[in-house]
Amino acid sequence: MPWEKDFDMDVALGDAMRTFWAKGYEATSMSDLTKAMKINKGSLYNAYGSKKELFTKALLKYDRDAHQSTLRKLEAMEDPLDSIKGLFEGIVAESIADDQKMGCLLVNTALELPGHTADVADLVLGALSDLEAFFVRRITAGQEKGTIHGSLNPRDTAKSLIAQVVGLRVLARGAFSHDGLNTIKKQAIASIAA
Amino acid sequence: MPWEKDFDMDVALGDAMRTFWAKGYEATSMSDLTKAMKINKGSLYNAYGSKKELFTKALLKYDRDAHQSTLRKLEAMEDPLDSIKGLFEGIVAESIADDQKMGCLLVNTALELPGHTADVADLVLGALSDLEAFFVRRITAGQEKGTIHGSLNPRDTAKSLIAQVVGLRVLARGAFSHDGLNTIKKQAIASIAA
DNA sequence: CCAAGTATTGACCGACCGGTACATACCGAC
DNA sequence: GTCGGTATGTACCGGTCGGTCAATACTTGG
Repeated sequence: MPWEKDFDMDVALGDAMRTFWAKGYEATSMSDLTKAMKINKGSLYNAYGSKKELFTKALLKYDRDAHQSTLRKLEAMEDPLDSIKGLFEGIVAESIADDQKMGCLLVNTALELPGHTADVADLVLGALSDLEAFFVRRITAGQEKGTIHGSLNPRDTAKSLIAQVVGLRVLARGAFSHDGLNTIKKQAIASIAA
Repeated sequence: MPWEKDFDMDVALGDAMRTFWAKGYEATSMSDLTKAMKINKGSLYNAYGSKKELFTKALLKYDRDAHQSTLRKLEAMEDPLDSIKGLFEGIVAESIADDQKMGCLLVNTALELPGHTADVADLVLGALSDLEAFFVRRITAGQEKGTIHGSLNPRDTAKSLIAQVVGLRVLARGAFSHDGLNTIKKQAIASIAA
């Protein structure tokens, strides 16, 4: 008896995601969103609820499609050091190619955490703890293989690398030159390579 | 013939600064500002111009009062390593005491750079380059004194430390526990101490 | 004490905000 | 073909946005 939507909810959610990503939550208006998603207001509210709910869904999509899937690919690499190298190289390459200076939606959101609801905060905390666990696993494996310094404390080093990743993504939004970003990457890798 | 303002422009600018700092540029409304500054709309526009101009002035005040003055104090320390230690310790202590999770206005702004005008961007770039120069000077001096690893490249290390400072400030806005922040600090210092 | 000139006040502006209501279009089940 | 139920398009809502303005209050120089 129902009637199928005549737009693809996931595609439109992707459009919303990119809009929030480029402009930030506060600076994005509903009319920005309806324009980007190519649907009308009524459909938007019917399909996704409020602006906040739409944002939460967009962030969740980002977490799955951009964050977690990247970590999974990196984790599949043979040399654990290459996993971590690949992460930093990917971020720098992405940043250089990103002429809109969007950065990373999770990091952008992490900075605005005080202004968001608990479910958004939980999503960000979850993403960060996934990243931390990724680093711990890869550092430990790399130490066993001998390509990562054995003297490092994996948990502490993981936290330090997170800070560097986050810093890199902030600075990539226009504050640092490409050279500067590459330097940060180089230093991060040098600090753990055996 | 004129008439002195009956509020202190710099005090009110401080109120505006703290409001932008806590809530972010976009999320701060003119009525938030008039409330915090305890002046009326007309006076605000008469004294500071537009919202953008007020923000620029507030950011400039932050740069002078919080950023540059801190660097000056730290630079006066005898042991260059203590300067850098002090910087990180100050940030962590500030973050732990900061129950409003305001972070650092310059870093908050750096992440929103694409949405700001060129003069704001220049201010942020200037502040970062001051910080970089501070690190370079202190690292070089510390290497001469022997308290900082002589094998480090001062310029590259400075950029890496900036990334860690920026990451720290982002994560301090609610994403990391106090322990996590302390770990980042500890790792940063350990990475340069001789 | 008056005139010149600035600061303050608060009403007001059009535009846009996020969100809702409702009539209409459309589909599948019977 | 009719009907139940959902999606769509759009007009509309009160509120708030950033910003303006004219009237008024005030201080100081003459």
